[in-house]
Amino acid sequence: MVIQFFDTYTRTVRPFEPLHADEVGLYTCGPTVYDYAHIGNLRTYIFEDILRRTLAYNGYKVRHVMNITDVGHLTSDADTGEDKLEVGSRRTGRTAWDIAEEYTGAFKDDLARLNIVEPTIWCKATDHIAEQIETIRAIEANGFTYATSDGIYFDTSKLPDYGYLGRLDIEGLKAGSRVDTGEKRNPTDFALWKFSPAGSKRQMEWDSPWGIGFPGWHIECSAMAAKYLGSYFDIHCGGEDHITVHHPNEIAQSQACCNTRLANFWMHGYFLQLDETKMSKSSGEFLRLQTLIDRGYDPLAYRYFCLGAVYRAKLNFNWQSFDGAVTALNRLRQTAFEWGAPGDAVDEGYRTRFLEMINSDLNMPRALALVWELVRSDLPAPVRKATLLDFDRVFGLGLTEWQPAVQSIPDAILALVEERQRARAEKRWKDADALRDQITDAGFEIEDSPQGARVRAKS
RNA sequence: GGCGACGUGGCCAAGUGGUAAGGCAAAGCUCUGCAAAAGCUUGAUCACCGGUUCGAGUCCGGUCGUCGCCUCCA
Repeated sequence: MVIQFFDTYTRTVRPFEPLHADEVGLYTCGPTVYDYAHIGNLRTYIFEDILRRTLAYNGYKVRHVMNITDVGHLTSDADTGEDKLEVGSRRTGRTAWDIAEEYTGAFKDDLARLNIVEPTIWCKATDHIAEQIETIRAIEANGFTYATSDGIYFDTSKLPDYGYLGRLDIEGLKAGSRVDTGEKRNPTDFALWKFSPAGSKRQMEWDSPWGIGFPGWHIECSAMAAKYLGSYFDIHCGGEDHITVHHPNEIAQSQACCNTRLANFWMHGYFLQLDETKMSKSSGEFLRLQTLIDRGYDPLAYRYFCLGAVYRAKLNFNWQSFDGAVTALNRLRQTAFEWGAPGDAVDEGYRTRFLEMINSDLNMPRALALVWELVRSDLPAPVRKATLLDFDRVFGLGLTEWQPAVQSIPDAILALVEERQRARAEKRWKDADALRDQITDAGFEIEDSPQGARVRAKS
């Protein structure tokens, strides 16, 4: 079946065809590890995971590369700010290397808790300094660089179609620029290599043909993507914020050194908004996945929440709608659990419709609606179960593993339950209701059924 | 100031020009000693105005509003 993805480069939905028959090359921009990820960041990684799982569901092998930016990402893209890792180091009194390691670990934990499949290859910027230097040399040899007092820069005016991905209005940028461009020749020029400040030693710095310093932020992606996937591969992903700066710069670098636009498809995840405002690390509420967990939420509820919207539109987060996702996921889990063991065969009709939906640019809301239709269908439970578990290869909600939590109910509560059962048997309704109130006040829920009373801790 | 996106029932959110998916919440009903849980049922003409069309949420123009990028950002 044809897979259609929206490609930011052409701004069209177009059929996806792998460049190589055997394997799809996928590069996803990873985190800068100077702080924890917030749930807005994680939305993008969930989108990329759905993309990867969709490719796999269609039978493709995927070679997935994700970078860890542990050096070079400045606090300002004007190339005048500080390295984020160095700032974090000063803030905490620990080394930049320690900080990078800690936040890398925290990031990987978050991915695991969201059931995000690990990349085939992780790559750290600091492990690939030589490759980055080589890439810069190639760009330099082709005449796209110039030096200033603080570094080696890419001259974007040498590329007639610089910024095409972002549909940048170069003249408009010049006119409306609010940033001092310093020694840069054009506002869109960017650093390939930055010199260590004279007289001070950075924690992270390397020798290079141009002097001691560190690589610019954009070069790592071009260099590492080319190393692991080749200079032209299938799909490159990132957040929507990369459409206008980071990705055009990656493309420029690849054009300058390899004469390719790096990737056949460019796909971008859109922001999570908090009460109609962007969630950011510098201002506003900073919700981490751990924050949700601390409030008693299952991290996979956040994954379900994200599946409720298409990746290519902003998604508004508030507690009312998030609680809705929590309830929906729990109902789905409980229902599926009660279906019992899956049968051998999935329902082909549902499977075909499912495939159509995920292959239409990852329309997960539609796919989820199909799940609820399946839940209400009159197919035999084993077929429904097998079909749902098959879909979950893409949803990644862990429905195969899920089972109701085994809860230990305190003996005191069990005694109250028993007493209530006696009262009910003797039709002492007032006593029974009083006992139920006692149990409820203690934080437990009671459900009467033909098989007897069930107790569980209130969620 | 420059550029761009969006505005669908209480909340979140799909939607290929042909008479509005789904989830949550709410209400009613069934079940229940009463509840809970579960099941069933019930709501929207798509910000506003004008235009194109046999027909527009879906295309064009305008108004209002919100948001994003141009500062760090997924």
